[in-house]
Amino acid sequence: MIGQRVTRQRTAIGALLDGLGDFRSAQQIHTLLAERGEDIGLATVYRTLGAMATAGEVDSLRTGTGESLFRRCARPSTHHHHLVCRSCGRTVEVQGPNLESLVRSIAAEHGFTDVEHTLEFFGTCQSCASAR
Amino acid sequence: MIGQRVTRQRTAIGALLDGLGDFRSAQQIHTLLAERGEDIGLATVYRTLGAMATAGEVDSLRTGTGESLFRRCARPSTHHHHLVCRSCGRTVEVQGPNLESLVRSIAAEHGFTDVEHTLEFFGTCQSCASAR
DNA sequence: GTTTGTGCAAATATTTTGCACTTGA
DNA sequence: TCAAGTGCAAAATATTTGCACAAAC
Repeated sequence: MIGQRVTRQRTAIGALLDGLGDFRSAQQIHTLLAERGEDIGLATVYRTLGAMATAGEVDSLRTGTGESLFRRCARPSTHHHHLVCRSCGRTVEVQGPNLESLVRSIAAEHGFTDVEHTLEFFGTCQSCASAR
Repeated sequence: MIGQRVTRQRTAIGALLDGLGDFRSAQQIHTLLAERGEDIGLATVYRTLGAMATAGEVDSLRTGTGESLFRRCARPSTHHHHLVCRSCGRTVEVQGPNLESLVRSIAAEHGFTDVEHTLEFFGTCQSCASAR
């Protein structure tokens, strides 16, 4: 769990995330909470999501426009990437040992240290493809 | 070329980019131009870089913090990724056949089609690491 | 002279932060 | 009690846009 105190706000954010499968922005989450009657400051939503992401409790990714999206992740605190369906938003968590080692060797090859990487996939999932 | 008119501003931005090998933000480019005595509005820098990126004249990528970086691209229209030094901006173009095939197989494995991917690396290069 | 480009300042959009107040343990 | 958490409003960041003016062709 994030922080040490159980508050109404954190409980509500956690519960909302549990009911959502897909990625949502902090702003959307704030709005959804308001619709449920949970009056929580936007700053608190940002702070909580940020802390959860740091703790590996939620996945976060950035859209092409620089907005952060969050969702409850299936495998907490494991480094992984996402394959997101462009049309329905369905998300598959991708995690390859080959991938990570390849990525690490590419960095090492060029003498870089403290290397972080961002990798996201956007495509069309099977059901959306056949629906066409 | 971008647009139809050759202006002092566009010429200066193009010339600056030719002299830079690495990724720079619009803000940095604006500052560098000012240092060269080129007084160009920040909005113009953004407009010009945006148009150049759309036209494929420059590469652009986003940092983890949502900032856009630009540079004159070495190999226009070749698929590749970037390993960028966080502190000096030095950039290595990364292009691995292993990488691409691995990426393709991951997508196929989950039944996704039309898959695009974004992959960028940010780290500290050798000279910046030793300078510390 | 007409159309495109530019500068400036204001607007957007997203996220972060300072600080006084509230609350959980 | 009292440190941790919250709300609000302001600040910070990065980028875009409206509009009058300037410049290219």
